[in-house]
Amino acid sequence: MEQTFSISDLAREFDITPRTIRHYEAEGLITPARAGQRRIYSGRDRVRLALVLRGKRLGFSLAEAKEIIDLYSAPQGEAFQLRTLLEKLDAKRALLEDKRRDLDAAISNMDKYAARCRDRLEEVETRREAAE
Amino acid sequence: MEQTFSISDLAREFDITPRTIRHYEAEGLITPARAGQRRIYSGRDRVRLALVLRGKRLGFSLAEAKEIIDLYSAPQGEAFQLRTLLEKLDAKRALLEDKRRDLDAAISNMDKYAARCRDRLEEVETRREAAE
DNA sequence: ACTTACGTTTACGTTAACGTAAGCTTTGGA
DNA sequence: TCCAAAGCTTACGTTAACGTAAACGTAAGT
Repeated sequence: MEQTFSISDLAREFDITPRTIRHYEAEGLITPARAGQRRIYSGRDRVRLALVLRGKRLGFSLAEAKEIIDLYSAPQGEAFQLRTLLEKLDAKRALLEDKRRDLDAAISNMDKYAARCRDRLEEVETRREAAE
Repeated sequence: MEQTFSISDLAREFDITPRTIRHYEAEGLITPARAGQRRIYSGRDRVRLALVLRGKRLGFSLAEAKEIIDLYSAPQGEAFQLRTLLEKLDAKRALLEDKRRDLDAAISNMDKYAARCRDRLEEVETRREAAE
């Protein structure tokens, strides 16, 4: 048997509220099994949740995150399906690379600025020592 | 003289509305000069706007973006100021690196999946050819 | 002088992503 | 058996980030 999780199990693990998880379900991002009324989350549900949260951290809306994540559960029967899936993956990959360009620029930008600050600091320090 | 821009100049360039730019000003992200009532944007204002938009693309809120961007216009007079500035820069840099980890994971994840899809496709193709 | 385009402020509207509360059921312990 | 903890649905509230509209000023071209 595979491991299952309650809604509060996942809420605790990912530091979110049960309400948030239910909201993701209402938006079609996760579809847990049910035992009567209760939601039962599988390992795959848990993975999807993790993907949603990562998508959010990267600035995607829930709708965008869904578009991406759904590709991972797309049918792969025929060659045609596989081809269109690969095309969609390529498009999403391009979006991610755009973000990486932005991110790398932001980081190297900040690094250069920090380097200038360190230079200035050293300069100020040396002046202070010279004045003693 | 340095070049200046009207609000619609910048709106056109960055493909946003004047309303959005005014909103950023209301939130303290940009503070253009005025010619009477009219807003006059300097090159530095334009850079700040670009930084705001990049921050948004990376999933930061306007408040978070402001925190980061404001570091670039922080005073650098005394050694103490420079030290605390460098500490703050380091903290923000850590946030950016977290995002990069997420992003790299997302991309390599997708790449591996796409590779598996290509394998399956090739397999399906070969089967089809064999059936002819 | 007149219109057209752009600018301004003020203020209410909208959407996404949940928060919060009410009212009810279910379930694992003491 | 009883009760607290957890879960459920339904529904209204909230916040961020703008959109939209009204009502007005101004500057440039005809």
